[in-house]
Amino acid sequence: MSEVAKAAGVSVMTVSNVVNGHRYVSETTRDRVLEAIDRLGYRVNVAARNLRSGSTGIIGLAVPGVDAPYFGQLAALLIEGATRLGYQIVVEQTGATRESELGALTHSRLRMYDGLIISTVGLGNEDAEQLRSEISGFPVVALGERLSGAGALDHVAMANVAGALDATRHLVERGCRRVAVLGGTLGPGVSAGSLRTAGYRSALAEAGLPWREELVVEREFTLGGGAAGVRALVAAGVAFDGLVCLTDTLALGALRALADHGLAVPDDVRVIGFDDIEQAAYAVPSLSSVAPGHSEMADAALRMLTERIAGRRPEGAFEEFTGPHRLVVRESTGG
Amino acid sequence: MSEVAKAAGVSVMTVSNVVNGHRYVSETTRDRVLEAIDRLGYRVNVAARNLRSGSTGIIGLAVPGVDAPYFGQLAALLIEGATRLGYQIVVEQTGATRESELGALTHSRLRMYDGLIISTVGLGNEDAEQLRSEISGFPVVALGERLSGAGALDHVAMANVAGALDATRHLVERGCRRVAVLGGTLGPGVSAGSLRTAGYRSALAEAGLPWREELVVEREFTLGGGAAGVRALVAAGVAFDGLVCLTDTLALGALRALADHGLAVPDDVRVIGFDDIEQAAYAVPSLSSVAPGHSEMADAALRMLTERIAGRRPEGAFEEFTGPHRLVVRESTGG
DNA sequence: TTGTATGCGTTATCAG
DNA sequence: CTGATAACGCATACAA
Repeated sequence: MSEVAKAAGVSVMTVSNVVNGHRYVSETTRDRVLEAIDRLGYRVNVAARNLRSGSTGIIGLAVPGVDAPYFGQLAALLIEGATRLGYQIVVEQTGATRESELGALTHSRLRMYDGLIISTVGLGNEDAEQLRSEISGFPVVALGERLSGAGALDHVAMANVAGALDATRHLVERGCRRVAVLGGTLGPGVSAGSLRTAGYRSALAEAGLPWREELVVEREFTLGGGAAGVRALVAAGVAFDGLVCLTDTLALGALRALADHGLAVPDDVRVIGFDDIEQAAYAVPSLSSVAPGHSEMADAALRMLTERIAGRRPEGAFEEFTGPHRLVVRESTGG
Repeated sequence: MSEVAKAAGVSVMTVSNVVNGHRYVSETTRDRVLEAIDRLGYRVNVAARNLRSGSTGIIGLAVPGVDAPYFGQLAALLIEGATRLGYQIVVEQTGATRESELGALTHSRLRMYDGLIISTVGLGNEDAEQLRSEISGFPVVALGERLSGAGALDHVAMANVAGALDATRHLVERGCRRVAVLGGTLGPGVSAGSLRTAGYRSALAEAGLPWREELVVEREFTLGGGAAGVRALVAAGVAFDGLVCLTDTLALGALRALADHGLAVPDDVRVIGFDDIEQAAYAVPSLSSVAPGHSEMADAALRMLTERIAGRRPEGAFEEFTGPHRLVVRESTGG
């Protein structure tokens, strides 16, 4: 910068003013400086600017992995939105382990992100105390269910209970009487799995159908998990005519395994997923799903985070947002 | 840091030495400093360190979008590898336009990444001149085909021609005589599409089958593109008994449309994709594909980039790597 | 409208 | 083994 200043016959301060588009720079000076900048190929040194300003313009995004379609699509929305807001996004993959999620949290401050959006799977509200101390004033938005904010974080959620309830109710309305839940959980705790399982359970109760443990298949939210879940159900000789899959990925795996077992969808078994990832519409049969308002969630997360970064939100007050959900009916539940 | 130094009764330099694990610090001093660091909750300021060191530890990754499974899975591998190497990755989404790809290139130096991995779609070798000036010494690795390096970039490629040739040959061996290519291109130029089309063409020639323009369906590499391509083929009354899809995403869209038209896979039409994304194995029918050695490509790209960042490669000499490919046969081509 | 002085937090250098 | 000093490149406050 000093070289530019010398070349243009001005002070470094004037160069700085030109670079940052400040007022009070005469046309002629500006032109002279710009010409020099151009000629010398000068670029601002972001590290120095960061040091000076105390901010980096970088938001961290911690997710299990961008290879999972759900997170890939979410990350795409967040990156796009962040770019529009003048931020960049560093993606950290946690692999869904509690340790690395905590690591990301710590890391986020070490690395000097301006803020962090974290979608936890391993880390839950039981870790709230540790989180609070780990974060202490640092802008963090929790995305998803495991961290429900617990009054210490801004939180973007989706309509897990209502969505799963709608999905299950939809199957029941189509005549299913033995509806299994793939990815469901019997355990306690707050997670996407347990909340959606609760929604499933409510729908059964509402319809006067019994809750049967044998219809709850606990699996990881992966293609392999979905396929294995169906195989297990069949192997155990459990009869079912409906399948609520807690994610679309799980559902796509299930469709595959159902085909392997010669079970027709939707004739023998009606299947519905959750997330409405793009692939759902192109599956064979196309997959009914619950669309959780991805873009609204991404927008909300970015808004909350940038407001907090800007200090526009009071330290103690935390916001909660739940995406609007919508049932999307396709072939897998009979169109 | 100065506060820590004061608290520990040493100089900032000693604190720095402790933080960076330098030798020549006595046990007792180290312990005292660490204790103070802990007590005061001190964290190194990365911006200052960056300013001092002239590097940021950040690698830019420019891809069309991480919502496309192929790029999502690639990004996941790169992020994981980069993390292992002590780098972080900022993801820039270009949306596959030439302008934003150029923008990413410019941006990469403005933002002070240590290097950039770029997978271009719009930008091609015809832009080589502009690229050269844009980059000029900055560490960049081109991933994919459009930028073949042109002797000015390190380049990680995949076996496009050989892979497509193997895929097409496989269909022919299974008895297909009218093999269409979905996503193929008639135009000139170097791109994944044109290279794979060339491979397809070679295989036809090798088998003594005629090259027919009507069997070349030019489409975007999306689910929608795949479905639309098949619809167009059927609508035009073009007979085909084999379908080489230039990406798996295209193939999954095609499978969907084939089902819509009542065409059985593999009985009426055999289908093969390219990329071997995870979903291929779980499609109904499961999708044969060409696995292009994703992880080897990711490793190679990171190795090349980090070596160049470290200045371990001569300025003028550029490296070329082609991933090992492998045909993966599944149901869609008859198992 | 432009320039001067100063400090952001680190670390390399070199003296002690 | 430890410490004083300078410098990385920029932008704020203030003076001219």
